[in-house]
Amino acid sequence: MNPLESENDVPPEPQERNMSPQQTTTDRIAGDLRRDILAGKLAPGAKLPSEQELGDLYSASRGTIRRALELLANEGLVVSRSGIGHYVREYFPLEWYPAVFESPRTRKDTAEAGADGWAADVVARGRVPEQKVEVAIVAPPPRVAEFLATPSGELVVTRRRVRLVDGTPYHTADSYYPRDVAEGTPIMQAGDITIPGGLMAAAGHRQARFVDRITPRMPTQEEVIRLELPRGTAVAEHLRIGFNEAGRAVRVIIQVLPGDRNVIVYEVTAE
Amino acid sequence: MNPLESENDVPPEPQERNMSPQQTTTDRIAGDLRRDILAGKLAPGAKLPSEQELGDLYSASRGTIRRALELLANEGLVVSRSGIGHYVREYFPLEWYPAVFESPRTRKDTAEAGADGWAADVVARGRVPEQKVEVAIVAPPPRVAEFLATPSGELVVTRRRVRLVDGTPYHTADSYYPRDVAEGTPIMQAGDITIPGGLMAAAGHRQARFVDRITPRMPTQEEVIRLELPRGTAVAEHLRIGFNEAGRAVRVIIQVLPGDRNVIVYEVTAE
DNA sequence: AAGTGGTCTAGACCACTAA
DNA sequence: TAGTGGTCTAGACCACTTT
Repeated sequence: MNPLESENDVPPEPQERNMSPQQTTTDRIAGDLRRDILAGKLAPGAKLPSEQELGDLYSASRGTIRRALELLANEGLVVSRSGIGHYVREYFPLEWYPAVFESPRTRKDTAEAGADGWAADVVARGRVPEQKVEVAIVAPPPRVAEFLATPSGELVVTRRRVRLVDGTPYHTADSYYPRDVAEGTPIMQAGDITIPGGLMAAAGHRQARFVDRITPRMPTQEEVIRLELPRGTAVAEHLRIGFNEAGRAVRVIIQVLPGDRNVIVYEVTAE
Repeated sequence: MNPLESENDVPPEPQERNMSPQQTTTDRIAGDLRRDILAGKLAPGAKLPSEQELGDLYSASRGTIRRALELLANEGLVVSRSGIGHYVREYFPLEWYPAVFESPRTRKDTAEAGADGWAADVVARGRVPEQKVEVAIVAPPPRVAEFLATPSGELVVTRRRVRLVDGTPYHTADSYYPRDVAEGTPIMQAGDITIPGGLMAAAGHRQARFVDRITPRMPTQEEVIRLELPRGTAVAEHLRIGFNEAGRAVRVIIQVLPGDRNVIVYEVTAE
């Protein structure tokens, strides 16, 4: 049985109300495939009919078929492999606890064992974590300058990290420090370093409070490359402003988490 | 001066390494426009050249121009208005404090004033909040059933909400309650109701703890309609599992927040 | 009436993969 | 070598908005 039977074999009636614009051929094809994917009739990883076959099925030109498939790709439902075919997309999200990893309590358990909270958690799941770190002194992005209250023209220290699980990039984490906070401390060290208690403590600042700002958006082209993102992958931008006990913003971290690989988890206990 | 001068006037050299696939005409056009948008040369709200003009500029066919513009639309950088033109997309995000709105402390301040935390916050910003609520008894979505530990076949009570600011939808919030928790309580009331202390308290359950799971993704077609989303709008799915003092999961809330209208903010104080 | 975007077709050439 | 997706062109018709 063909899983692609259209539920509307009749050509769509021209609608007098153009409020809901009449369904196009592209919409109908995408709609049929979408329905079958969401219903599980086309399971994750399954191969879709070729463009040729879909064209015959719907008596549509190749351009139309490709537009329908592109629609689904942008919805994150389909990936295409050049020269091979189109496939139902699979998701492998990993949980990530941004409020927990930095708490002093968890630090005690994991950091002394020679790994940060994230890496320890990945290991606990039987996966292999890896980090690529670059350190540089740069002009801060405008938002960072604002949150750190950087005087205009002044530079900041940045640690740019890509974190990988089993060899595939899972997220980026770029930290920004005022120069007076970072210089002469282990923060300036390149490479994947682990300091018991964390980098902030090593720099003589206790991070007493932080504010997280999370927003979903489409990735920039740079992020698409850095994280090897397929079409239709939304990311969460997770911006953390860390304050020391004097109430000064001493660090901004911007993490970019692709939705196909990450779930952000917060646990909150009522007062 | 034309803001659209290509930075690579020379036709791209055919690259021998196909690792980084050679830049296509579409990429070049999209790249030029993207650069000007991100640099602010094309400001938010600005009108782009028409497809006709771009075609002449780049000596490309209309299909190619449209593909470039579609690329940018899917990145959330451009919106097109039929019969009018293409425009640089504008963003108007509103801050949203999921950990604060439900805390007993804020409840005291705002709920007694006749509004929930979200609505009160919107009013404080001089905007007009509005809620559309439907109540129904339904079969729970699989994930909800899992978190609520609903016996298979059993139904749950759902409150489906759309929250609007100044008339435009800002997010959806669908709550799910086990029937024994909801029935005979104000939870079953349709419409925009406000109970001092919150609905959970009115049902005799103190929400002692909750777990938030946030993940970015592309919206479903239903969400595109419900929230009136333009192309290229990512959403954050914010799932909250609420536990009572006995440790039982008594509510699941699924909120869908479009990234062009929302920033999720958490404030965390170190122990 | 002119301009603009929305949709569709038919045909072409390319690069890559698999039999 | 045949099949598959990736890119591009040229032309057509439509609906809508503005002049």
